[in-house]
Amino acid sequence: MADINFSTSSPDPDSRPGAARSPAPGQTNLRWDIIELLFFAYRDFVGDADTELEAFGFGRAHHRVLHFVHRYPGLKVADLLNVLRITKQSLGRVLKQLLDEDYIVQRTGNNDRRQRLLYATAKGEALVGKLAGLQTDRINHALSGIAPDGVETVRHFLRAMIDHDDPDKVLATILEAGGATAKDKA
Amino acid sequence: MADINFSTSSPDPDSRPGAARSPAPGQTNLRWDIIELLFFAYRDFVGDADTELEAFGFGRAHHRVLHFVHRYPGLKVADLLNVLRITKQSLGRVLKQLLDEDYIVQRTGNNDRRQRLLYATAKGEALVGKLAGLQTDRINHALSGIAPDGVETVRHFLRAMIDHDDPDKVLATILEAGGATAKDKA
DNA sequence: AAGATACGTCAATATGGCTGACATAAATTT
DNA sequence: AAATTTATGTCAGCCATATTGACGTATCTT
Repeated sequence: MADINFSTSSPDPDSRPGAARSPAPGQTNLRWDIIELLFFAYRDFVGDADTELEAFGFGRAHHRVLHFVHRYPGLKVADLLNVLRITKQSLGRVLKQLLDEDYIVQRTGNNDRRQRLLYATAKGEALVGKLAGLQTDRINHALSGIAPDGVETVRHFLRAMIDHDDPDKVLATILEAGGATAKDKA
Repeated sequence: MADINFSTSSPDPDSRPGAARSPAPGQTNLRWDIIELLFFAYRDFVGDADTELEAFGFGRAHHRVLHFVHRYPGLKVADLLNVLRITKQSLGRVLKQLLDEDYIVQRTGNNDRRQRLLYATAKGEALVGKLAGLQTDRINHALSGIAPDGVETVRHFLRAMIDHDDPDKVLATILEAGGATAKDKA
């Protein structure tokens, strides 16, 4: 391996490994900029909620569960597992806490009594609403100065970033169906 | 199969806490749709790399380190800590692996010999390029059908989602400076 | 009655984060 | 020259969140 001898301020291009791009086969133009922007944007986006959650003794996992239960009232445990892509065991602990502390309630399904349908309580709604408020502030800030059709472009982009081919994804299917959510339809 | 059968069991509206929205104080319109799209988009976006990384025995943390070292050759450890917002100890473990397995090399700074400047090796470049290729494919797919100025809108949105107020963020500053990266400038 | 499904739980383990404390070398300040 | 600060590394231990595998129970389906 070549030694990379150059000063801090003026790197020697010859021995700088970064000088020669090694793109994936068939790739010439990699989207470094957008890859990086996505990282930073998401980091700061979830950072808003993370900070707030600490005061409640909750983590990001709790937020995700509460969010989707709020958005899709009556969600089954199995649905939640599909959406969050975690295991039953991981979900179990988080969900138990949310149930114990009255952020979420379970109701036995009427059609299928094996099911435990999940609903956010008023307490849960308040928390998830507060968190969504923080994130909405950031989104609104980011969208200010973007025309309405530009906002639609952003939505289109984000929607197209999501896997469509995966039949497991219950919620993605709903999202694609015109952007209406279960809650919107209700 | 799994279904979002929120209406299947026809929950009792009276006992359904989700019936009443409880938006954060002062907020009327929360951006539920974009919040959710960001979650799914990012989940699938990083999923591409995560799958590939498993074959190398690496995790997401390794990818992030390798990515930024590749993008900003000669990055200091302290810079990396700021960017990734993790502690020295957490970074240490991951970085050590990448050094031991020759994905990254360290060089003592010429100006300040305390510094360990980081560079990706050819091996590291190859891996990070491969991962970026996967993510670029997804991004290109998502951007297909979006006009050039629409792509600029997406970039603008993502950039505006990032915290600007934080002076610690070495790289964010660079990103804001017209979108040129350290690597682009070199 | 038999089998599949939805859910819960136990046990063990890995990863990636954290804090606090301490060590060393090198730069900077006094 | 001595003292202090800075950049980095490391040790020890803790926590949150994820994993797989196995098993139990209630309930629906065939």
